[in-house]
Amino acid sequence: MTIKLYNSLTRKKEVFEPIEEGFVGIYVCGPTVYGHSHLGHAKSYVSFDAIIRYFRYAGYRVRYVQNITDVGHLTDDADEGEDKILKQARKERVEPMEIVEFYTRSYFEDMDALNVQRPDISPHAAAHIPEQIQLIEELLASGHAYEKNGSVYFDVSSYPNYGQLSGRKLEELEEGVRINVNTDKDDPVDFALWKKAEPGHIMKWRSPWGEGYPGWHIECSVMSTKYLGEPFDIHGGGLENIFPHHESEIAQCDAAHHHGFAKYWMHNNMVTVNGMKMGKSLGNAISLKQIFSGDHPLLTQAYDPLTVRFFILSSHYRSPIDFTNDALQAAERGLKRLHGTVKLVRDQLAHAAGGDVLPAAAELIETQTAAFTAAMDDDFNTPKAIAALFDFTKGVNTLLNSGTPLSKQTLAAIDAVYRTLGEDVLGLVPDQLTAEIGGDLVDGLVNILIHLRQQARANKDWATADTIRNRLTELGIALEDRPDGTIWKLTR
RNA sequence: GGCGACGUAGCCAAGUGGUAAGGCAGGGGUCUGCAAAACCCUUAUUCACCGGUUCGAAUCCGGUCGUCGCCUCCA
Repeated sequence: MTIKLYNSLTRKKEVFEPIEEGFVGIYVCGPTVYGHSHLGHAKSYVSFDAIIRYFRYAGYRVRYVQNITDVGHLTDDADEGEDKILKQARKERVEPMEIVEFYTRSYFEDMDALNVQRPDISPHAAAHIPEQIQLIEELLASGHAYEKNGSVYFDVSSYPNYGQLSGRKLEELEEGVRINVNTDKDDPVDFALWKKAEPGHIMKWRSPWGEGYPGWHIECSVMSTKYLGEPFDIHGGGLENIFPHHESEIAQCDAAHHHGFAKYWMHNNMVTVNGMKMGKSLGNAISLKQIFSGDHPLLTQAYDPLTVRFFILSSHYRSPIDFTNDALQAAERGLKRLHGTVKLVRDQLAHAAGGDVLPAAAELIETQTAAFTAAMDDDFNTPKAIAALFDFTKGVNTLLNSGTPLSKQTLAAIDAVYRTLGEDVLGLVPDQLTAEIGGDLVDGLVNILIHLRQQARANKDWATADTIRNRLTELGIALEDRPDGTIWKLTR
């Protein structure tokens, strides 16, 4: 199969050709861990998770590197900017590394809930200071950087390709730059590689230029190439980081080594909430913990992490996505229908009789698997892939309702589709579809009630039968009378 | 101001030259003691608007209006 992807660098959809046969090296800009993750993080990391899962499904060996930014990311590009970690540490009155640890754990907790597979390597910027210093030294030696008063800056004018990714021209940048009080820079468009630590700045390291700390862009240049080589296959991240962050990452590596940097650049689009840009200052930023608990003024209810994941994947990664309660509730119902069918298949699988795979089922599997992979091959079109999964599900339901029980082999073949496409690729169909509460005990108790209700129904005692069903419904247990017997499922 | 993306049914969302996927919601039906679930049928002569190219355009080109993003911290 041939995978095509949209390369931000060339602004075209291109056939993916790995640098090394059968291997994909991908780096995605990770979070700066100074606060709980929000919907924007979810959009980005769920999108790339599906992309990486699909590469693996397609047979590639993938190395996925995603950094943890724990130093150097300033609240402001100008020199008066504060380090985000440091600022939060002061606010919470703890050590900066406690902030890093706490929010890193929070981040992975949220990503785990969203069924996002962990990166293969999660390098911390602060753990790669020597490598960053080394690259800065190389840039100084090759004339692409200069030192001023203990800080080192990248000389943008020395790298004519600056602007290749963002499509910006240096002259335009000059005009756009605001009045900058920093007089250390030769040119306002130059950016910091290393910053001198002012008195009282506690996150600092020794360097050839005195005590200081690295600039924000340098960490990604260093950590991506350290673990993936130079050049490497794919660099991903959010659209808003194209400039200056990604542009500068390229400049730093390419200026120093002339090997190029990432072959393909992939950028996910942004999140809005009720049609408006989501931002902390706008008061509409929703954290993942809030959306999972429903504890936010803009939310009318809590949403299951898988609902959030499904919602994100139901639009394309390069499209913006607008979070509204209506849209999330529609997603919730849709996913529920998908899960309902999978559960039915698995329930029947448990006590089905043997037999060949039904030809109609085999054909359905083949058709929809082909539609699914064609969609994913085309720049990871998850909405279209999900549509194939729903077409498949409709067909499965028809088979389940046909009146003749499906063989174990048929059901297993159907379930395999849900396990591979539904779970391995999209991460939407977990092994356990409903929370196990009480286990055998609850199962036994509910079955007693189902049995009593069956007796009442046999006696046409509808009042008793309906009372049992209604009271179970109140408890969150739904009964469904199917031709082959009554089944129950949890509704919450 | 510069750069870029987008505008498809009540809502969400695919489709980028060949006559509108899928999901949610709505309507009708089948099944059921009644439900629920599921299935079947149905819901845009039309893709913001105006021109143009073409045998043919939601899809290409030009313009208008609108929304959003980046240019400054943000995934």
